[in-house]
Order: sequence, then structure tokens, then C-alpha cells
Amino acid sequence: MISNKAKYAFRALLAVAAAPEGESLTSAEIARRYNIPHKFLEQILLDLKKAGILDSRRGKSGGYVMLRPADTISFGEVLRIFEGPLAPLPCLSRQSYRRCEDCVSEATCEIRREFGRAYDASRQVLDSRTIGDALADSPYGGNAGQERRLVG
Amino acid sequence: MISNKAKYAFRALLAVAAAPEGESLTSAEIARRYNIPHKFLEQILLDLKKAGILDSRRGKSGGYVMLRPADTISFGEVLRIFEGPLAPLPCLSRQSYRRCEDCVSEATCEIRREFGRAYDASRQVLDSRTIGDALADSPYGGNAGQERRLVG
DNA sequence: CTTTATCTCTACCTGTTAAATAGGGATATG
DNA sequence: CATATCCCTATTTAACAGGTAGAGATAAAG
Repeated sequence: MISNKAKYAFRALLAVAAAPEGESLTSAEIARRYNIPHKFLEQILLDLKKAGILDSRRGKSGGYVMLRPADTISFGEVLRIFEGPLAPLPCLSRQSYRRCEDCVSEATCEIRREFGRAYDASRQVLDSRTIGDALADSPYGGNAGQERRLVG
Repeated sequence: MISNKAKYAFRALLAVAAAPEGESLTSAEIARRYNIPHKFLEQILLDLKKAGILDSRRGKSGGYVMLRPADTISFGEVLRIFEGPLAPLPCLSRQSYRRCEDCVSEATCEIRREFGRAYDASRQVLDSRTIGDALADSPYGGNAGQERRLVG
């Protein structure tokens, strides 16, 4: 299971990305809309800002906007911000490789091989699908991060 | 990352499954071979027994043997014993479904949809690949759970 | 029938993390 | 200058990971 923190981050990102071009969204509004504890959400939005994904405006009529286009932000990237490495085994992580204490030979390790396959399969999805894709595929057809399509 | 507990369980299972037909393997031997804390491993082996995967013999010259053939035991099944549901979101778990508090509409939830894809991809691997498969594909060509192949 | 090697069971311990909660400080707008 | 917002840090509570510890049950060997 992914953490609530990560899930709230996706909610927030999708909401900000789906907002009309140029309009900002406040943490309070997002929290209300999705029933997320407000102060907790603030921390999360701050993390997204520090990661260079969101930008913010302070003061009255402040709020959050996308800093990068939604279709350049993959689910994998966001997940890694909040969950750390996605690899199921330390020896499978490119970013933060660590040897397994109980491993006799990495090259022949069956566990590593099988989980490597599972990891590849899941990464294929998470690192290719973006926030923009998710909105575009949405029933309501959000269109953040790309040109507007004519509907009808 | 999967827990050490689960990883140790796979080590143990693969070792027992790879043992010559009819021979049992002691927890001490497995612990020594893979540098796993012995008492911790004992708990794990007990869990595998309670799950109906391993059988055990007590007393001198005791040890563990497979209760079911290795090629009927998927990585997913074992993982679920030690990690609980594999679904990345509670609303994606068939076995222990739970609604997300912050979800407005499950049918249109972009998070659910995207993680559903990732989950499907990873489950495709974990629920189809078995301990027996993993040994068969091994460089050294273990052959537990199926007829012996001639190596020439 | 005693010793010894094994599995079985239960309790406990320590550090880390999840999931908030709390309380203010900084800043922009009206 | 009042208010609404974002910004930052500390604290709390519960659960969980990853063991450690000690004793009991059982079976084989001598």
C-alpha cells in the first residue's frame, strides 16, 4: 500500500493540474474538496514545491499552481518523492543500490530475478504515465498540460 | 521495499524446495547458509507451516520439507502471507477492499485507474511465477516440484 | 531412559515510520 | 492594518519492523 501522504499528493496535483489555466488553488480548498486534514496537506504541498513541481503565491488570493507541465510529471516521480525508492529489493534500486546481507550471489539470485520482473512491469506503467495522461484519459476529460481539444 | 521477513521466507522456501527429494532441511542450516538470524527465521518457517506450505519434523534429524509442490506456490501467495494485501490502494484490493476516505468517485478516480494498471502489471508476474519456476529458470537449474531433467 | 537436537510457542524490546496535530511566523492583498 | 494565505518546526500517538530471549514439546541416538 502506498502512504496516505503520497495519495494526498496525487489528489492535490491532479486538482491543481485540472484547474483552469493561470488560476491558483488553495490548500484549504483542496483539503475541503477531498476531505484531507488541512495542516497535513500543507506539508505535502510544501514538499511538492520543494521538489520543483508546484509553485505558490502567498497572501490573500494566494494558492498553488503547476510549475512544470502536468504531462512531464510521471506517477513514478511523485511516488519517489514521498515513498523513496520504488524497487522491491535494495539490490534492484538504481538510485540507491544496496547489497542484500543474505544474498550469496546476486547474479544467480532467484528472488532478485523474479522481483526484477515484477518491478520492471510496474515501473513500465508508473514511469511512463503522467499526471497529464491521467487527466486526459479521465471521463470528464481534463486537459491540463496540453492544448485544449475541441469537444462535441 | 518488501520486508526482510518476506525475503527470508523466499530464501527458505527456495532452499527447501531445492533440497533433494524427501530430504528435510533444518532452520539452523538455512540460517547459516544465508546469514539469517536463526530465531527470527524459526518464526518465519512456522508461519509458512501454518499457511500450509511447509511441513516439519521435530526432534533430532528433524527439519522442514515442502507440503505442496513448489510449482503450485506463487510469489504472490507467499508475499501476501507476510505483507498482507499487495494492492497499492485499499480500494484495489479484492481480498480486503476498503474505500478511500478522500475519494469522491471511485469510478472516475484517476489515482485508482493508474495504480490499477501498475498493480495489474505487477500481479501478472507475482501471481503467475512460482517457486518451482524460479528454480527451474535458475542458472544451476534446480528442479523442484517437477520431474528431473537430464543434464548433459 | 537420558542426552541432545530439533521444532514450537509466547513474550518482550528497540528504533523507525505513518499520520497527523499544534502553534506560530512570513507575506501579500484589500 | 486586518485577514487570508503559505511557510516552518516541533510534538504526539500508534503501529510496525526486525529482531532477542527463554522455555516447552518431541523425537532420535546412545
